[in-house]
Amino acid sequence: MEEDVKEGTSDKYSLRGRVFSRLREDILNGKYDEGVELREIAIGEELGVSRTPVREAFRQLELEGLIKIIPNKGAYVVGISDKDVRDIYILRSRLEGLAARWAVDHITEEQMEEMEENVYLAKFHTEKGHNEQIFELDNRFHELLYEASGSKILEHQLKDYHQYVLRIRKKTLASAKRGTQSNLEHEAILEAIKNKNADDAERLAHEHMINAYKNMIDNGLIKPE
Amino acid sequence: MEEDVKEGTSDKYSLRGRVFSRLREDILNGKYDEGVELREIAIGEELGVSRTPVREAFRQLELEGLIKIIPNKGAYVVGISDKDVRDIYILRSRLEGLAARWAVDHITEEQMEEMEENVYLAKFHTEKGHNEQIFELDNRFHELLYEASGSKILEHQLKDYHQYVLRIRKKTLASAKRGTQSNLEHEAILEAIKNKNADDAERLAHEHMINAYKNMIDNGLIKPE
DNA sequence: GTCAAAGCAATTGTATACAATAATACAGGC
DNA sequence: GCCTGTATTATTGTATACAATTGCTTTGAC
Repeated sequence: MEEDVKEGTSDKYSLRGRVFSRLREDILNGKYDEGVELREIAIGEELGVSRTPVREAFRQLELEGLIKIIPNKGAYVVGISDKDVRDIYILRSRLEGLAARWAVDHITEEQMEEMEENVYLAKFHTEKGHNEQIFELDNRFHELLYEASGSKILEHQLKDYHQYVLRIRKKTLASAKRGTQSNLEHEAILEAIKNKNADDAERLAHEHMINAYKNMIDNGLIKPE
Repeated sequence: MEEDVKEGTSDKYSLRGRVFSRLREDILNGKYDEGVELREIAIGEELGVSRTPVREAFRQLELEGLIKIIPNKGAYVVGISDKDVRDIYILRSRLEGLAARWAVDHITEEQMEEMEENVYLAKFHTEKGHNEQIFELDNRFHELLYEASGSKILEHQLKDYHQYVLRIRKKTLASAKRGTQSNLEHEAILEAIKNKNADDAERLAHEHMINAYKNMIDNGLIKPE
């Protein structure tokens, strides 16, 4: 996990920012089960801050759908169901396709260079079985794609979803077979963008997500349907 | 505008909820120009509350991308560019298509009945030129579609975008010609869902958005490209 | 024993007090 | 005159105090 990729909330040096990132991570990583009640004072004491920054973080988490606040009552963890994960992958399959299509026209030289380097490096680390690096490179490849789309809205949305399924993605990429296959798919997307072939880029990015989705199901990481 | 349709924040009876809804509306309706600095005390005094609920509302608005908070400095209105509106319509065209497809399998009887009533009523009000009712019915039709998709994630996302382009949608539907055409398209989507024809439902919902998009451009409501 | 109502404890909602930070203005040296 | 450093002020960041609400417990009538 390490880094917080949400731009709008990247003041990790304020107490509120730290509380927000921390709680977000804990929920996404499954530290809190669904339905658990989060108490402002308890969270505050755990992190060594007062209720004020905790409350502000709560409001943000509520907006993200990670907790549900019942007025005058409490904050409850919502959690991510298997259905949510499945839905997100289907949504991503369509939106990443769109991102790849738009990237054909909007990718900068720097972005293209970083993407090529990314694919090259990923091959190396996959052969060596360096799981942490593979995960980081996969992260970065997708973020690059989002940024290259040239759409603030689309980029923001896809980064959100990307974070949302963080836990399951980690498990998925740990499989050597999927890692290798994923790299090949990244390379194909890169080539399509380089060749300015928008239809191919969209189709390949779409399929890339569908394949990741199928892989999760085949490996029993989430229940089908 | 009237109603706040965001589920996660619907405690309009708390001060924070009121501040949030009010600021959101004001920004979306263009009361504050892009780049304007919002001061916590000033906003608080205007609405008769202290800084605490204002700050919590600010954090939420930041997460929605409506303002940008620079730590220890201030909160600045971000605003919605023409490009943002265009991007959202393209994204919506794809996601509403997906919602319509999923609705084929997940719509409940109650939802179907309300949708039929909605289409029926919309015809009446369009003939009479009742703009406010037309707007509300259009709102509700799309919300129904989102809810009928059976996907919390997709519903949440589309409701967000729907709110986001509120201002421009109001202008669009005010045109009698577009209002009538929009109704026909709603009816066609409804029929496709009723007939369990997923491909048609998706295609029609997709086209519905594209048509709305084209209409905005043709009427000069936003700049093309 | 059961039900209802009142009171109590715990928690959230809001206001305010205090701390830290950043921008501005001003004074002094060159 | 201009640059630099410092003091001042305005604003945000955080902690705490107080108010309001909820849920539970206890008590009492039947």
